[in-house]
Amino acid sequence: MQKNLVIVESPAKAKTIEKFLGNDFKVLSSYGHIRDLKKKEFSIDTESFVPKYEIPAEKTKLVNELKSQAKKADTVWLASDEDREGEAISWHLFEVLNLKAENTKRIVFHEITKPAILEAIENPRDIDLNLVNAQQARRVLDRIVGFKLSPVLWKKVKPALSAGRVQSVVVRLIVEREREIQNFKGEESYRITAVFTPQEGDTSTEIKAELNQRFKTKEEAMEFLEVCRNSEFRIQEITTRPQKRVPAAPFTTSTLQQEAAHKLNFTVAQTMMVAQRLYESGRITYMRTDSVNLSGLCIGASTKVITELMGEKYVKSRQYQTKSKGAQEAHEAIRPTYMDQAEIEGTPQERRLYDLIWKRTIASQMADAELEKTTIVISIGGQNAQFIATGQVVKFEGFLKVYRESYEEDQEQEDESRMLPPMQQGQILVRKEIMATQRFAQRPPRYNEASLVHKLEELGIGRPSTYATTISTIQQREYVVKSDKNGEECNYTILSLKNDEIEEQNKTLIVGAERGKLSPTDTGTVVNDFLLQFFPAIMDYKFTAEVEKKLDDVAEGVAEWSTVMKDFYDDFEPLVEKTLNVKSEHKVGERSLGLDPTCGKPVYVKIGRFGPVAQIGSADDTEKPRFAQLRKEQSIETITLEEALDLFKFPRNLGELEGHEVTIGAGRFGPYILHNKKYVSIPAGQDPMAITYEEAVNLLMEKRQAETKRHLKTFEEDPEVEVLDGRYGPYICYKGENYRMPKAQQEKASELTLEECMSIIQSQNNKPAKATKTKRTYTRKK
DNA sequence: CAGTGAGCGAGCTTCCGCTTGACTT
Repeated sequence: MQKNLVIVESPAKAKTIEKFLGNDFKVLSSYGHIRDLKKKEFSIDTESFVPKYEIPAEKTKLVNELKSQAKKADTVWLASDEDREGEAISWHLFEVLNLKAENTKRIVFHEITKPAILEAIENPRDIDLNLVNAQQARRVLDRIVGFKLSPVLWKKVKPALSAGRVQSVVVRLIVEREREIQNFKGEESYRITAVFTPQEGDTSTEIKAELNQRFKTKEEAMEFLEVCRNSEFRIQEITTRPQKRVPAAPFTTSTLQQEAAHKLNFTVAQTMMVAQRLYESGRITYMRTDSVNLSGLCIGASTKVITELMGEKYVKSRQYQTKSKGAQEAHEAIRPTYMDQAEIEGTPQERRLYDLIWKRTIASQMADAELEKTTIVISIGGQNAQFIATGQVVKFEGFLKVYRESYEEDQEQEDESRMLPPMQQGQILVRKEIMATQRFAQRPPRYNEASLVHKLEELGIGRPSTYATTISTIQQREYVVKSDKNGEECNYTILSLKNDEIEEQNKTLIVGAERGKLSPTDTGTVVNDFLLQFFPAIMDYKFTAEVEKKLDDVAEGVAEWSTVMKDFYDDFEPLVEKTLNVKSEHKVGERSLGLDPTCGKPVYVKIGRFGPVAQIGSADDTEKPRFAQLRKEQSIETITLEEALDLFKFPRNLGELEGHEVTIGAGRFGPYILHNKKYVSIPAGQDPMAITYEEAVNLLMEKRQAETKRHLKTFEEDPEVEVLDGRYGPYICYKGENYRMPKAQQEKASELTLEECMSIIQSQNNKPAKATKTKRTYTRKK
């Protein structure tokens, strides 16, 4: 007979807590929610908004175990997190496990330390049903939005699409940023920079300065340089003022994802996988949190470590305030469990992420950095404009000794360590060089994963546990693609005044090159515009924040959750009906391009069953319309009639080779050459319309060569067995199936005998079939 | 993991937020 059963959300937490509580306590985990709305059904009564719950199949075993353990226990302690979702988990457990109020206790703690847990045990309370109802309202609202809106898209745009309170707004952010970029007009200006020396001929000391104004045209810049030719440069003013910099708060999920992206080049999903492993091995606290709070234990330990490593003057204990909207602060900030461990064992990824977390936590408890910023104003003859030189000296590095927060991208970094030589007011400077550089205003940057998470947190959309999955969902639905973009060459002019000559140079620079940036697809854009037109309330960036406000009212007991639902539903549902009944001659997102000059039929582009297509002729015509898929780099927003008509010119016959036709086709992976049942992809840079017979044959021959090189060995006895060299090293191909070979045999793959090959095939055929691929949005690897 | 190359159709698809699991000998 077990005296006490404690149920928490996470198994790693259960393990830790069990150690603190001693033999009278058994600690189990619910692994998150144990019950949810039915997976495939709407599951909500639209009169009463009562939800229909079910225990998902994969949870039944666990629930049965919890049930039997609960039956055996004198007291059941529900210790899920202290937030809306956690409260609901406790309530579902109470209901499903048939617990009795008299021997069930609800406890909460924010940090996993022995004193915190013992204190929690001393102060149990009841389940807060208002908070539970707030969660049910949240769940029901999300289901209503998702399951009512998605079918509208299936009917109006394309099957299997989805919409939701979070994902649709995320796509909107990306679509709108893309439009900003498209509409951006880069205004040019001339930026003036100068290099001075204190004395003639002194080349060792340089003072770099920038003019406090820019010029719109080359003529104005030239005019200014002419003035400088004979001007006197005098130090008009020197000011020195102290500056302080304070360390950043400890990590939350969002800031960890951003910093790991900047400093370690991790994707958001990667960061979460590595953090999960660190958490499970007891190295760090919980990794899905919106709190910047640190336990007293951690602050104490940090102080000790900082004192030992760097000395007392580097210590400054601080507690941080959470700024982010809608934060629920059920956990601590993400920090090392043991601050005295500056390094850990583990994979390189684990060690690097841990290092980042350790440094950020330590820095957050360190002294401010003290800097001294010097500004020198340099006058130019009788001109109004002035040159400004700045220098910065670090007087006391403080927390910067350990950790420096990375800058928001595309923000120009100033040279922080730049020092200015000692100078005096009134001193005359000698000009060494003055340059006018043509600059173009920068277009706004596309989002990457990290900057998107930053924006979502700012808007209070999504939760720490969902940032990574949301990013993956919008890509799976093909609303958004992550891609690299090559920059464009940009020509610019530099005018330079050196000695007494003004020289003009033309230079080129690659601008706008991007890696891993998110941009919308045609589907994303069409769906966004459609939802924005018919459901502007849902698409409003403030929608989630307003919902949160109402949920808070429910949690505080000043509003009834079913009333909140009814108010929402009465506004929302008629819009769904209305939208479904809109009759239109044109499909959503369709764009007409004009008439095909050869047949006189209309040509248009739209989102088809398989994505963006061009179509000649309409469906109600007696003749069936013709379809052609748009190429990857084309968009229904920008494609021209000519480009669309070109798509119908495939397959294009180029001539014969060895008795077989050589044709150019357009497939789902891009344009290809087809010859005697062999396919060769046409490289991205080449125009499939312009490709000549000779070029096509060349590509075919190259592919043949690569093919023969790939075949390491074939056997006359059994032509179905081949040894091939693939992307992951040599492997065996037999009857269309591929078999990997053991490391030792890979070295001499081309010398394998048929018997050896067959035994490899045999040994792998005996192994059980590969696990079926799950449709998980992101999977973790061991 | 291992190199892909239709055709515009029957039935199915879908939300957000908690949390990780794992067929045998």
